[in-house]
Amino acid sequence: MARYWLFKSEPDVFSIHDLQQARGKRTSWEGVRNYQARNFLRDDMQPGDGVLFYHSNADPMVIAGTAEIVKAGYPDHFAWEPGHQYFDEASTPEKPVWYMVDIRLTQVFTPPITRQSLMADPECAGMMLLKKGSRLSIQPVTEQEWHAVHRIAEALRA
DNA sequence: GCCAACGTTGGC
DNA sequence: GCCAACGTTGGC
Repeated sequence: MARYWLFKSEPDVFSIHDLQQARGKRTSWEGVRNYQARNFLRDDMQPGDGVLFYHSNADPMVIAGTAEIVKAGYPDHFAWEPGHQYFDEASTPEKPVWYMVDIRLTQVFTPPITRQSLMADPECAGMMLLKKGSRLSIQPVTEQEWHAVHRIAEALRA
C-alpha cells in the first residue's frame, strides 16, 4: 500500500528543475537532520510511494510537482564524511543515525500550486504544511490530500 | 526584515 | 530531569 509524502526544498538550493535536469531525473535526498523526519525516511518510505515536491522559502511558495520514492531508506553516508556540510560525528557506518532515500521526478505542475490554492481547497486546507509553525521538512500526506492536489493541478493546468 | 514556533544544548 | 538560552526554519 503506497503512502504519500511531502518533501520541502528551498529552490535556491535544489529546485524541481534541478531534479528534472539530474541524470535519470533522480536524486538522493540526504541531509535530513530531524529525528521525526528521519524515522519516516528510515521506517516508512517504500519504492512507489508518492512525493509532493514543495518549494519553501521562495516567492511564491508552491507545490512544484511530484516524484516517487525509488529507493527505500538507507544510511546517509554524508554524515560520515568529515568536513562535509552534513557531517555528524555521532553517526558511523556501524551505527548510522541519519537516513536518506532516492526519488525520481514524476510530474512538474504547470502552473505550480500556491499555498493560497491549497488553502482554498476544502480537502487541502487541513494539510500539515499549512499549519502555523509547521517546520517539518518531510511530512506525511493523506491519500485524500494527494488526490485533491492532483485535481487542483489538473484544474489549473495551462 | 520580522518574528513565532520549535528543536537542541547545556548548566544545574 | 528541568528549563532557560540559543539557533534555525520558514511564512508573511
